Amino acid sequence: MAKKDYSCENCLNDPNSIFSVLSDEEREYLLKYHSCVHHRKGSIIYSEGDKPTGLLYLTNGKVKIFKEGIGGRDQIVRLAKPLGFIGYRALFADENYSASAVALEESDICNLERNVLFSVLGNNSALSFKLMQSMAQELGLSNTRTVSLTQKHIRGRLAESLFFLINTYGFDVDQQTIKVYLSREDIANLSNMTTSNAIRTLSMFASEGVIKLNGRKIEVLDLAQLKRISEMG
Amino acid sequence: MAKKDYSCENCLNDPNSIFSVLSDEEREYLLKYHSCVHHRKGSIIYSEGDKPTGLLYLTNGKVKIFKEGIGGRDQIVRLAKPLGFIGYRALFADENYSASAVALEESDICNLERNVLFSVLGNNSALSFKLMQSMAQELGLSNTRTVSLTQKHIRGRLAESLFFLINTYGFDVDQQTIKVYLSREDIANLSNMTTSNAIRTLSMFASEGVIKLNGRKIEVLDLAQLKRISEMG
DNA sequence: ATATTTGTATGTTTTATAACATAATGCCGA
DNA sequence: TCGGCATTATGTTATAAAACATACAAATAT
Repeated sequence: MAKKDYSCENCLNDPNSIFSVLSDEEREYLLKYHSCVHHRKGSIIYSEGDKPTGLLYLTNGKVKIFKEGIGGRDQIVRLAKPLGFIGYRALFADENYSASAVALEESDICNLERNVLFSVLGNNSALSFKLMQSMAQELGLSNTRTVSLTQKHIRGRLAESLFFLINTYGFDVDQQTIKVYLSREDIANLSNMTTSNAIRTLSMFASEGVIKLNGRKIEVLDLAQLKRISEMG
Repeated sequence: MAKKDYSCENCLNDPNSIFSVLSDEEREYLLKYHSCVHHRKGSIIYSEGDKPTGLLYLTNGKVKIFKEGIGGRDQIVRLAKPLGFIGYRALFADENYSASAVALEESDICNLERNVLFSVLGNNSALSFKLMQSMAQELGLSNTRTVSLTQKHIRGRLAESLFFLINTYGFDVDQQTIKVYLSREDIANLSNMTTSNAIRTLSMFASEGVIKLNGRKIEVLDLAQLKRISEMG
């Protein structure tokens, strides 16, 4: 699955990343003890129960993080995009992974070694604070999602999931094609419904003119109406 | 609702609390800028949308944190017990409160001022790390809960909620009476079901000999069976 | 080129649970 | 102590969504 390790030079240098709060020395130190792996589409990055060895940093590609539920029914809890972390929750909680991560497309992932990272965190409270902040935001999303997934009806849940995809990955240049290509099953696992119902409800949205389907490609034709469906429950 | 402010001397001194990692100076500093409030049963501590002014620390009592859902149907996202924090998520995410907090019984709550706390956090990376750790654990719980609440059937959800209460508040000296007295509505709001169904399903458990009901008092007679029900879905 | 698997699509049946209706009970203030 | 209101209780009905069944298309392997 994963190609051989390699060390990339630039992964911590992006000015938009959380690592901008590092001193040059700290960045050097982290870089020295990191390794990168390429994952192809469908490749398992880690599985529920595995022990984290470091902080994973997605530099390229898309990744789904999901928990296995009753009767093997998965629930996608998060979708990662480049310059985002993966597997940080388990690392900081000092637990084994409580979810699995799989590449949705070709992805590059850097591993920052646990002890090295922790020693930097011990000296750099700004980095700790930044991480805490993003975890707090994530927790907010998770709680909101719990309420939506349990209380909204199927159309509302699907509409909300489409917004989730838009917010995470955005649109193509045409400003209406959602920039991620998920299987109907993944869409179902994101929206807490069966694959059948995801397919059926997507078809309904299409026949209502809210979206246009073309294989896995989803074009949003009426964003305002989609919002209305999402909010109606 | 809330009685007049007062300053307590001991709230940061407990050796079991997260504040054990503070230096004496830091503790002094935090104490100087804190105030405590007494809340009586049912009193609102904060509401969804309010702006946090500091970190709230529950020294005495029990508090429910809940989000308002579709059609005013609440979902309890967390239950706090003494020496636990309240409202930290919004504070650290730099957002307004995304949930409301209400005292379930007479409670004492200390408010550590935002700026004072943040300046301590800036110097004490151990405290940042501890907070990050508890937030990571909380996020894990939240994700697990999402899957249970969406995928388990009504009996499984209720059984899991009873375990949640046991894990949070424990048993009385008799080792079987759950040490918290919630209304049927609160139990329903914890378990993602209607009040009717909470009542009905509790009755079923009682008639099966798994629990014994006496008003709001719940005695667990067969913990193993309750676990089985929770895990069966 | 053909077989096999995987994903997509849609119709039908079944079931869990919400919604509704109506009592009974307990609690609090007048 | 009484009346009123909230909580608890339980039976009935309605309905949303899962489960099931089947078909077809597309991708992949043989």
